[in-house]
Amino acid sequence: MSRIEEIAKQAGVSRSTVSRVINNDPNVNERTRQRVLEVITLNNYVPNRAARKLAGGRTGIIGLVIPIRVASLFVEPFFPILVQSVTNHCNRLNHSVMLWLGEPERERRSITQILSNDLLDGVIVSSLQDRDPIVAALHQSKIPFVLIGSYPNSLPVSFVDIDNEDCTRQAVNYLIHIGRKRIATITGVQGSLVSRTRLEAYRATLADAGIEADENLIAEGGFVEEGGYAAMSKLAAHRPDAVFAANDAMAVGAIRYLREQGQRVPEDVAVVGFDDAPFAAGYKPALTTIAQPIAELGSQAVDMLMQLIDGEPEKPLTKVLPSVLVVRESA
Amino acid sequence: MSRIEEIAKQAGVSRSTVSRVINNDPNVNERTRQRVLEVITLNNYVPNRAARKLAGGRTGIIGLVIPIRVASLFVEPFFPILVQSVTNHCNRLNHSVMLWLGEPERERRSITQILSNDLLDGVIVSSLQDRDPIVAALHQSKIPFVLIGSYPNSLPVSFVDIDNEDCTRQAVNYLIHIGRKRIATITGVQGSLVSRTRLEAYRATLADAGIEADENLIAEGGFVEEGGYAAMSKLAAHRPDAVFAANDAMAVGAIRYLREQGQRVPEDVAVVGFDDAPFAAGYKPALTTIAQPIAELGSQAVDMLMQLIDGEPEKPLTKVLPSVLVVRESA
DNA sequence: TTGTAGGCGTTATCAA
DNA sequence: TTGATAACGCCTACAA
Repeated sequence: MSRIEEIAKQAGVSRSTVSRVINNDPNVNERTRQRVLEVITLNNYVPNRAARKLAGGRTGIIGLVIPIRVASLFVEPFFPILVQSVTNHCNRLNHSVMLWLGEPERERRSITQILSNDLLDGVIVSSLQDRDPIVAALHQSKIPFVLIGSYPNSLPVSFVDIDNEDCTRQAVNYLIHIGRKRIATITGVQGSLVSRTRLEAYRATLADAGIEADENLIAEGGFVEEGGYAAMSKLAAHRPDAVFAANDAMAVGAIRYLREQGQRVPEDVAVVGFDDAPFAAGYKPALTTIAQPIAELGSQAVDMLMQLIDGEPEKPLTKVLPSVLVVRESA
Repeated sequence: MSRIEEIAKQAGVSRSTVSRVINNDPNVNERTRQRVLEVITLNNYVPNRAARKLAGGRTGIIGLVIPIRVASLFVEPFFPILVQSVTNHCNRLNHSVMLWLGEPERERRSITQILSNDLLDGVIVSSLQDRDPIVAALHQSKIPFVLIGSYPNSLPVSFVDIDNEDCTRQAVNYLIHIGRKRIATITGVQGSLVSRTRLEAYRATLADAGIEADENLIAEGGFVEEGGYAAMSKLAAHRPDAVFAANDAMAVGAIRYLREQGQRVPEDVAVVGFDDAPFAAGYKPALTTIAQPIAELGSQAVDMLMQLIDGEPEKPLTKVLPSVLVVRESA
């Protein structure tokens, strides 16, 4: 509403002092501080973020970028939880969140421009494709940022991630453990590290167990329900007795196909998903799934970003959440 | 990356000219413009939004505020579609969208502060509660804003809305038309205009049809599935043969309850919802529902906001979308 | 502990 | 058609 000078005048001090009070500078007489504070609340004064940023300060705003199709954003339960977690954690730290949703293709450039445009103190980016230009742009700009999910590049970037390999191993080992021999997998989208990681872990786990790989038992589902359905229809010809789907949406699609074909789940074909998504709850106990600590991913990302913002560590930070995750067996 | 002065220097002109080019000022020699443009793209220059805003210009960013519980945001299909529509339309107009999600209680204040904080050219707000402080704050600040959904206050605000009354009348008349006599309703949340409007239209329609009102046939469901279930359990005692639920989530909850009680839908109890939500598709043909032109709501809101932004009409703009909506009968 | 003054990157006003 | 120059609101040395 009003400018800093008005506050200064009313409090009988200079701009600088008001600024110091606002920014919690310790070098202010306690009395003066109280007086200024009063005037501030009295006038309902809020410093102008644009000016503050321009003058080298912080806006107290961080960006959360989720560059995926908006439609899927609201379908995959991963994102709502993440958004919620990041938002809450930021608020707790007196920061605000700007959420950027972008259609993959079109928006990439403009988002990038804005991000590097000094309005934000920092940025959290989730769900990247390989070699996403956003990362390059962010890296080039001076804005602190952290990725959720690691990035398949040599660029030194900060990130938090879950232990995808370990999680996948748990899933596949579970299937092996219950005696399945022909374990298929439905993968996510091409060009995403998370998909590759899970696929490779699937292969490795089978290999470790001395089970021979069969490329016919691998199909891509693109992380969506229909994809899971379609993938299952292809896999079916090769008679798997188990399927590891890289997320619950595809697992549900696979189950739908299997049931339509008169197969029993899990008796004939056991299905393990990934996410422990609420929308898949109705498919239990047929569906077994892996839970991720999504909320913790979010808060960890925020913490890491804050570190980057106030101290600029020359080395990027990374953190892989230990997999406290377990295969949740059906009740 | 670089500052406007560098561009100016490289192009052999002054800051002012560069600024004019950036802002499409017609008073620039065509040759000069080309030259400047070249240098700009060459340097990958993007004007600093904070500075621009500070100097009285525009950031090209508009805020989309949806002050509801994040969880419900992703459950109700209304919001994803709205977000998508607003985003797309803004992009088409070379603007960017910042999405603000806020927990109802806690966030109200801080959001308000930031909104009136000069970073945004304008704001679109959806899903307000009655007497939401956001509206007052927005109104007090000088920032242009438009509401999606009308506001139950005497404050002169701009808004776009669907014709809730007409939609509701269609729904209830449909139930009357198919011969139902004891038509119940499940309402949304207290303190929201949309809930009241639909409830009143329900009453009015019954009255117009000469059907006596029965307060026992009215129950609140809070716009959520569980609420619809609970509401239906209360209504059941009063033997309705039809239910108009103020949204599909509650309609689905109601159907779930009815089925658990061994009732047939729609034979024993006909159910009409509101939204034509994808997630409710599985309940058709039992469920009949009303479709809203949500996407159009979004683009209309954007258009209206743009009008407010460049010309400041002294009178607020309002627009009620004609109800092209129809009760979609089950296939 | 407080005040002064310069500058952050743009736009807008006014001359030229 | 173009170029100085003063804001815009704040932060941060530097001085006092």
